[in-house]
Amino acid sequence: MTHPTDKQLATLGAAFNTFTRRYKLADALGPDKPLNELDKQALFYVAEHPECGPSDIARFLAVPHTTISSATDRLVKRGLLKRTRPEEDRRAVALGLTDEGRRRVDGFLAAYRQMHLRMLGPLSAAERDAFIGMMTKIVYDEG
Amino acid sequence: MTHPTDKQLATLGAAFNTFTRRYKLADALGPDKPLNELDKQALFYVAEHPECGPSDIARFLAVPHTTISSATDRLVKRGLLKRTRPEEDRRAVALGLTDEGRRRVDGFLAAYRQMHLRMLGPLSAAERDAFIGMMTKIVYDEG
DNA sequence: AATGATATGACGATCTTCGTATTATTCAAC
DNA sequence: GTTGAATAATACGAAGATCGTCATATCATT
Repeated sequence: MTHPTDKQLATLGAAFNTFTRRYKLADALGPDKPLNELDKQALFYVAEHPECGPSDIARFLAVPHTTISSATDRLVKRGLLKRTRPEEDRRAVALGLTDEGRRRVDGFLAAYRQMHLRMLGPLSAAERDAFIGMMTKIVYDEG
Repeated sequence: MTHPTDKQLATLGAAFNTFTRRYKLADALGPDKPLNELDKQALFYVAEHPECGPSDIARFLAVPHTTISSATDRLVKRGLLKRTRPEEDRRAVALGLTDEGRRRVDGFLAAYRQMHLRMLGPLSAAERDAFIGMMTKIVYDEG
């Protein structure tokens, strides 16, 4: 397989640079006060892994568990998460979304959807399929 | 123009989700202690805009100028940036990289290059061109 | 000169991260 | 079944980051 050229790499780098600045979720819309990045990530993880524990989040996000402890604490205090002690292991904590938490996650998802729509806007229908296919290939490649 | 399907949006969302977690620059390699995200961005901005002032950075990164003041202060203290008072406007400050700062930026650039190489790895030569083209189209689209 | 605008920094309140130490519970081995 | 190591989570505090208010120096205009 031939290697990418320096020019290709440079172009890609410049594009990503602008990309990450441009397509970033502007939180702080709506009445709720914004969540910091870690808290948002943690909230999403719980949404996708109900009944998970703090250590699962810490492992997944690769941050110290004490940091996640603080994060879940904030989320519980803000009424977005709830803790329960599962009977089968009373050391653990099972996290779950509250109704408010669910509402918040749904809001984020809608915002992401909008962002992705805007992103695909400049591409033709054929290009969209190709783009999504390549992103998938890049992300789920082993290596 | 037809709209993207829900399925397309969902696939793209899932891919980006993993993408941002996977392709993130692991700082803290090498002997130097890691820079936080803002400081890194500021350092890069100065690298690309020599003689710029703190307010330019603040405007570009869309953060309060006092935050940038703290950031440049840290960078100067660490010996990565230097301040000079331009004669033509003695209120202002002109920022520039020190040799150490240049070294640091070059290190980051090399790391980014590696990351982009890895990213393009799973794509064929034709796909690479197409991918970079679409990224460019997405990023530099007016809208 | 006087006024207003501009560039920056000082200071402090508040929040975040994360290392150390603590508590509660489970599990393994004897 | 008791003891001891391992595991899940949190309390606490130090260090650092963000950002608002205020102060200072320097233009630019009249």
